[in-house]
Amino acid sequence: MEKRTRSRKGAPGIIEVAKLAGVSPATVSRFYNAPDIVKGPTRNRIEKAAADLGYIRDRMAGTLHNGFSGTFGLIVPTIDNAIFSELIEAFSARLQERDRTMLIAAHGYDLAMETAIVRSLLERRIDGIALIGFDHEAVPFNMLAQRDIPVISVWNYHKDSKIPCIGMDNYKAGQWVAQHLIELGHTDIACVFPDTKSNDRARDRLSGALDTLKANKIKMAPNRILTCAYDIGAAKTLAKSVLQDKPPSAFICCNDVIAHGFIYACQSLGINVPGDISIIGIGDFGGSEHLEPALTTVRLPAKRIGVQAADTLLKMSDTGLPPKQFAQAIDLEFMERASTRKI
Amino acid sequence: MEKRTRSRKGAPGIIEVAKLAGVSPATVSRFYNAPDIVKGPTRNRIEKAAADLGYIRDRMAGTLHNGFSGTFGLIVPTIDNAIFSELIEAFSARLQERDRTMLIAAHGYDLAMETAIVRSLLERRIDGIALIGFDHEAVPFNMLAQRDIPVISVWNYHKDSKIPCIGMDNYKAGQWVAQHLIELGHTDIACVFPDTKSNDRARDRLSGALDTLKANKIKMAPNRILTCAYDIGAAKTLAKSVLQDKPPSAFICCNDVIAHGFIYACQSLGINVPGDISIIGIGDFGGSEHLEPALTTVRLPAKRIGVQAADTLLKMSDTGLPPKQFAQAIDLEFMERASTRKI
DNA sequence: AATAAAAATGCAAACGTTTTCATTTTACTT
DNA sequence: AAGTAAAATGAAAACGTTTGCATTTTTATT
Repeated sequence: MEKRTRSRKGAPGIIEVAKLAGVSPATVSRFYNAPDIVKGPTRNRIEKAAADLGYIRDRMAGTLHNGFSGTFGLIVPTIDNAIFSELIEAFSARLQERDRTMLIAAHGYDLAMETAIVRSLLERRIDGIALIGFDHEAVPFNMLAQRDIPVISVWNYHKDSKIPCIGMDNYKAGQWVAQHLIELGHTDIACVFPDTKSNDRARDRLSGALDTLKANKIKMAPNRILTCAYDIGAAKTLAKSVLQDKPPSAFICCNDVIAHGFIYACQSLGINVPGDISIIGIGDFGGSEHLEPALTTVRLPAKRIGVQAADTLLKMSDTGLPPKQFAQAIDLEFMERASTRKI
Repeated sequence: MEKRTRSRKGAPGIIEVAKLAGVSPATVSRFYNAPDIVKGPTRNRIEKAAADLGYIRDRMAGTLHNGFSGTFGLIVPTIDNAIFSELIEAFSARLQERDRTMLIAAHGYDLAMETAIVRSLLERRIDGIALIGFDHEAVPFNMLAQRDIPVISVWNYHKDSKIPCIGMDNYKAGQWVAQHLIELGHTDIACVFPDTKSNDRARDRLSGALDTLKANKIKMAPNRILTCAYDIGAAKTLAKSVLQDKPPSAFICCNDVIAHGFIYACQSLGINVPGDISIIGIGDFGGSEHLEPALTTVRLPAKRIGVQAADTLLKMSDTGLPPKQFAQAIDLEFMERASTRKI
């Protein structure tokens, strides 16, 4: 494949607009970047010229000059999954409102891939970037720091995070779900979690749950900690096998996706939820509320996080300063619904 | 807020790399763009210099010169919804493999907003763009044509589409679901569809279903065509009210999201599916297979479409030519499962 | 060993803006 | 009406690459 070079073809540039409007290119540029500085008739002439010509400014050319692209990056473990889609949409919509755009990519829970993606985004000159959680390689941070590009961690919250973060307290979410089951009188409880190796959110939830259980003197056999990917099918399959043989009275699912799978499995086996088994999730994804039985879970305010992440990054980029509130906690909400009950 | 200008700070440019490697900037540039043209020792010196300096190329500067940004746009109605997430992920992943990135935005089924987004992406210099379906304003196409930017329509398929398209035959999907219910002996059937005003996919499905019903002499009272947004909660609420009063024996749901809502509603009311009511969807989204009862639906190969869309756009951008196969149909697959039964 | 052809490299002019600095125009004082 | 301050505009030099053309180096040929 030989190299093509795109000719500008029919697309007019700022110079054509300036010529037609009878002003200098500088003035046209100002018309866009500092609208209030160009006055009355000049203003109108430019507006008309641009419209007549169908001019669309080339922000890249500007970027080259002043270093700001108006594009922000968001790197998530996965797009195709209820988990982050609300976050993505909110983040994107907020940027759109502020006349910026979003570059997004998924790394599939592979941190080396994440590093590669950061690099690739940097090549495209982003004004800031949001990463999920705290588990990352060191390299991307060096690259970002050298270029003074704002980074924030999103989705998880730690009081003394090293980088600005906006998220919820996943440890607390874990405590809550465990606490809830304990209060309902459950003593034989199983936990279903994904591999927590490079997933601090899951790890924190699990710690929260386990610590709470231990604090309440609830003993757990090692085989009561199950590993399961965030996948309905996998969860359903796992559940079916676990439910065959002396199942616990309650399951703590690391997130709603797993919980959905477990509920479907119960329905499939004719096990009554919450009659025979209680199931609790974390996330409150779309649909959890409408499931039958409606899922007891912890609501993670993904929209709020998305909006706040965008705003924070925008401000960091504008001021060049870290946010005044370094670690921002977004409140969780416990959603007691129909999938758990007193024993 | 006063203007900031980002100083390049610690970030080295191609010139620094060249200096350190003892070659000209042109050679460094070639090292990246035509790796095979720069040889042995030179090659190694550049590689080392770049690594030592932590050099990251600035693709924007290059774009300015040759017109290619390596970024492609994807505009969808909504991100936060099972419908398009698989497509988005596949499209993005494919571009990533080819060292490109994706700019994505959602217009919320608002075509004027879509036009604004296209403009905004154009300002960022994309190499190509994919839009969902065939319902669009004329403006974006003019802007794209003037600049000779490849566009494709994705998700829907029409034999003689005016622009290159990759998608499935939604009309056929509509026929299939209707046909299936007819074969099972249903005669009182309701359709649950979103507003089809600016949604050609839904419109085509509805036409397919209605035409098939009519061709089989099945009469439908006007109140058997229900309107419902793609939202589980809305669908469940609607279903609950409809199911109270002489419900039909089967529901055709425009997509699986609506079907999920209907199934939950039935469970909630103690109505047996498929015993009392048959429910069929379109989409085969994640989870439909695992629902209880598993949802009978039509699989839309979102992943295949995403990959093929990326490949097609890439080729169009590389060659400057329309794809040899102008309209690409992706086969549907009928998934007969447990939510429908013979009457 | 000399010559021709091919391969690798360097030079410098783009690419389309933004922005500093200088200049012109306008608005305000008295 | 003159003078001054403020506002609007223009000229030209960046921004960090890529690439056509020219030059140098290497390789192949005789």
